Amino acid sequence: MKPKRPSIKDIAANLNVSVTTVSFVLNGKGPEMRISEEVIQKILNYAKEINYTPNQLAQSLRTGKSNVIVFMVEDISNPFFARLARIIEVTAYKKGYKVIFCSNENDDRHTEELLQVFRDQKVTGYIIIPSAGAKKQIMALLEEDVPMILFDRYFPELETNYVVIDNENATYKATKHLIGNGYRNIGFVTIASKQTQMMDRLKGYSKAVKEAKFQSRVLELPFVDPLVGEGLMRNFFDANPELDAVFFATNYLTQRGLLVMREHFPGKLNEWGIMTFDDNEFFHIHTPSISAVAQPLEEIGNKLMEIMLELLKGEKKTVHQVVLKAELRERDSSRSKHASSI
Amino acid sequence: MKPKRPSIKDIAANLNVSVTTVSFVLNGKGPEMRISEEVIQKILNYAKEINYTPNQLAQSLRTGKSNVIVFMVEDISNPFFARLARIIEVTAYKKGYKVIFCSNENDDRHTEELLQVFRDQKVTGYIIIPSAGAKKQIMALLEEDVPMILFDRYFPELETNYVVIDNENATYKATKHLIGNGYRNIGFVTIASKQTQMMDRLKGYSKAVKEAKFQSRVLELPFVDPLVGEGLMRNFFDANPELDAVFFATNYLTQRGLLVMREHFPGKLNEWGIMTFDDNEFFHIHTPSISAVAQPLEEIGNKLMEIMLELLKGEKKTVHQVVLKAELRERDSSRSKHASSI
DNA sequence: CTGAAAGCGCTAACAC
DNA sequence: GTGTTAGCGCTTTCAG
Repeated sequence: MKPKRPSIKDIAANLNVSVTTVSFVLNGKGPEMRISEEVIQKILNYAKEINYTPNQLAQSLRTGKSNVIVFMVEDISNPFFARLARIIEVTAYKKGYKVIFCSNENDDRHTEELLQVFRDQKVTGYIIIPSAGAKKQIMALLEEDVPMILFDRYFPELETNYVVIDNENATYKATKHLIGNGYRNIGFVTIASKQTQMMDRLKGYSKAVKEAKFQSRVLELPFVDPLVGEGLMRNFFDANPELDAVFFATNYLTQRGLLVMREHFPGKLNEWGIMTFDDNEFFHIHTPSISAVAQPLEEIGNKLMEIMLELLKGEKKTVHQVVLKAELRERDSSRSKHASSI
Repeated sequence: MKPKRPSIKDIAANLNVSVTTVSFVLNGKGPEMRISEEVIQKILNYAKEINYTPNQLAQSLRTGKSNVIVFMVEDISNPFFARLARIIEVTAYKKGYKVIFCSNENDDRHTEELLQVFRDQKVTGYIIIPSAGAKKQIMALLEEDVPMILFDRYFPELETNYVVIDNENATYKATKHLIGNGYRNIGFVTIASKQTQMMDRLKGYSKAVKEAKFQSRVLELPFVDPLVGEGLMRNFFDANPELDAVFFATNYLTQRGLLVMREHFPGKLNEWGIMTFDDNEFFHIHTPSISAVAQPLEEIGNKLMEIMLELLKGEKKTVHQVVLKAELRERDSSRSKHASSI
């Protein structure tokens, strides 16, 4: 029933060779160690026959590498991260790595606790969305010299690998697009955060608005209960009756915002220009369909794994800092509604 | 820089006790082994002082348990699974377990490969959405007597733990709801699958339709490329002009279906009754808002972990088979549009 | 070319 | 009450 899985020792015993030989052969060091072709074949065949697989635990304990990659995001249930997770997962498994996902809830303490759990646990590599105040923990990892890539955001003062998108430029362009379509009172709904990606998005918006000599109208939501956020958005819309467009700085804000509009300002849905950062299929089928700045998910995922695999080889020590472009997807919500004003 | 993390041996050396004593104390067996209170405190304090954490790898190698729970779903990027993953994750980490997520793409070979990877890897427990033909692999796991819970679907012939919802009844009620609101030609869009959850949903629909003496109109999509699916849906809608409602059997079908309707039958969006299985926030903000059969995510997640923790304690051998109720969320898309026909 | 043996960090019989 | 010790399965140095 439980035949106990074969170990390297069993192979050695059955084949009348030593475990060393078996180990060498199985690790492909046969030729290097000048083990006879005959023995190599014998071992390989037998291993295949009994369907031998090494005990990774023991292997890890011995080598100090666990073949586990940690993928830490804010919240794995956010579709953006879930989709990315999927891409990472596929590549990683293909290369023999396992992926552990975890959500840090954008909370520093949580980040620290999680890293503490993985720390010295011989986790092989980290792909991390750092929470705002996680600089210290990231520095600690840096010092340990373990493969690590940040993404979505980064710490400009730190020499880390990262993959991000050009948030400022993407937001700038999207705002210009709204302006070009005749909107002049564009509200920007974001979260109060010092993180690079949010700062950059705000910068892009501000720049475009300033250039057009329009007034900047920003709502910075504290990172709180969604319901509170909804109330604040409602107040914001009420307090700024002259708004003719809104730009939501991230997907869950859009989701919340659309809900608020639907319930309290239904007329505005088709009247205002609407733009969102982070795309997904539902924005496409929403009425009106929502124009979006779409992050190149596949590209981000591939790039992350490409860098990770590179780091895992442990060769070169160059720092990889990649900035990808986002794509503006124009849909109904940002079309010109002022035919005369173009 | 890399002070090398302290081992149990270091503690023993520094405190002039043996590793056994340390091991016992650290594992809470101090009292049981009648080790002096004084020594216990000394060890505990020192361990805390140097911030000792056990090397899980070694621990696992020795005990044969890895504290890793595998959570295998069809596709982690499906919001339903991602949300569930989040719930599982929180509970598991709290209890000192790590969670490895993976997607089997609803493919038997993939399921087998993944299980092969985890097999004998001392994975502590499995929470699995089995692909249709994975019965053999599930049986193998059953024989190994390792903690395992299926969910979303199960194999009626197998004595496994599972957590599912009452698909048939939920679909039956939702269909009745449509009928009650005056719809008489209700199409049912599902995927061709012998899996319990899909069969049950179809059953519920058929039962309700039959009782009302209406004609059953079912489209079974092969599990293929989404684009092909869209084409088939379009044909189905074209071929059944008398339809006045559609019931989509799972969330991604709804998503596809709404897209098809939007692009090719925009008038029907507000004319037809629409019902979906699996809710999410976007169905709420869609126009019209989509009525949905919502699975109780929190409850499912909590139940799964509750059972898992029970199994991990390894005490009782009762089989847990839990069937939860789904909730019908009535929204605009299924309201009566035939005021006269009620 | 191959084998013996040490040891990764931990647990748990078994001794004393 | 506490210490000694034999492994868990694997890698790798060192000796032949």
